[in-house]
Amino acid sequence: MTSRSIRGAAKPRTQRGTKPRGNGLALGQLDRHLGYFLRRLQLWVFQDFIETLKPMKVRPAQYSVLLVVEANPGRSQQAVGDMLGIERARLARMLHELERRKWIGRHANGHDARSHSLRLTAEGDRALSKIKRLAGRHEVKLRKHLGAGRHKQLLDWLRGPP
Amino acid sequence: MTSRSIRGAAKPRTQRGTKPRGNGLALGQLDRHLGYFLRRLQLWVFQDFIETLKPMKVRPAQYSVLLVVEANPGRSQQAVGDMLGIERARLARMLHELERRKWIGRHANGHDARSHSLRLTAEGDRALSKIKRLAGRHEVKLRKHLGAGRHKQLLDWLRGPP
DNA sequence: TATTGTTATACTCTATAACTATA
DNA sequence: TATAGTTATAGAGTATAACAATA
Repeated sequence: MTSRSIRGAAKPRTQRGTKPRGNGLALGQLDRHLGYFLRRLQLWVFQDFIETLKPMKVRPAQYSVLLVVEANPGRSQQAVGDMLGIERARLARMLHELERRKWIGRHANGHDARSHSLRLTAEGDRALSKIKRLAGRHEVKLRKHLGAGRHKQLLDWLRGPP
Repeated sequence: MTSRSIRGAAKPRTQRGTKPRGNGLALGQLDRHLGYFLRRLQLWVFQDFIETLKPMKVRPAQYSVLLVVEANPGRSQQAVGDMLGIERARLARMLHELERRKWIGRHANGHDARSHSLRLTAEGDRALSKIKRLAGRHEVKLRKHLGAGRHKQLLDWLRGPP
């Protein structure tokens, strides 16, 4: 069964169907806010990601940086931060940690002495292979959690153009 | 934040002819992770919520507590926290703040002297009316951001089981 | 013993400001 | 003046542990 089976007509939803945990409590008008459900799902994703990636001790933001540096070698911290919506102050400290683990190297940029060229190290490349396998396992769990059809549709909708 | 930074750059693009700013970077395998797009949209939602609700200085978690207490008057902190997935330690401090603002009252529970019965005060009820109007404005912006069809579909899908 | 609410600590993430060294 | 990177601080959110009062 790929989709929900028992959801019937649109009824006034107090707590029907949506019963996270608090035995019998109503959501109230929270039921009308997409942001609430988005947040709950997003928390599930982060918790599962962190748990699944625990063997490599990698958090979601670090993973996103590793993938973007891999896909765009030699770019500056500013560029990577802009891409991912990470403040440059925050990224500086994150990179400090990734450099300490010898996964990422900061190199001089010939054209602008202010900026750093970011690259994965050989060790970082090997680590990222393992990390990707674990992240793939997480994605499988998420697909299972949502149902394959929903997972694909959500990915298309959130990724694609309006 | 622009809509482009949320859903933009879905396809790996080379940075031909672009300035060395963030806009030409490839997502790499991030493109396959629903969690990434979920996170970006969720951040947009929180930022817009906080901005829109600024006149009342209410944050998303506080809003969710106010709505659940309104919909379930007299319930305990434990019940409300379980419902929303908020740690009881965190909720205790949040309620301290909401009590300080005279929006929520903690009353004795006749059956169990350990637990508190939570209720909106009259003042909290009036404040919540204003807050709901602002939150509605936020939801309209979100609907516009996503497109009405997508907003509705996402709400149905995320709200339902699991 | 277990549960409710409380305080305290630690860590992550976000948002600033201020600083340096370059441009 | 402006930009790239760094350091520092403050606040929210999360995850714990320990505690008092009560069950």
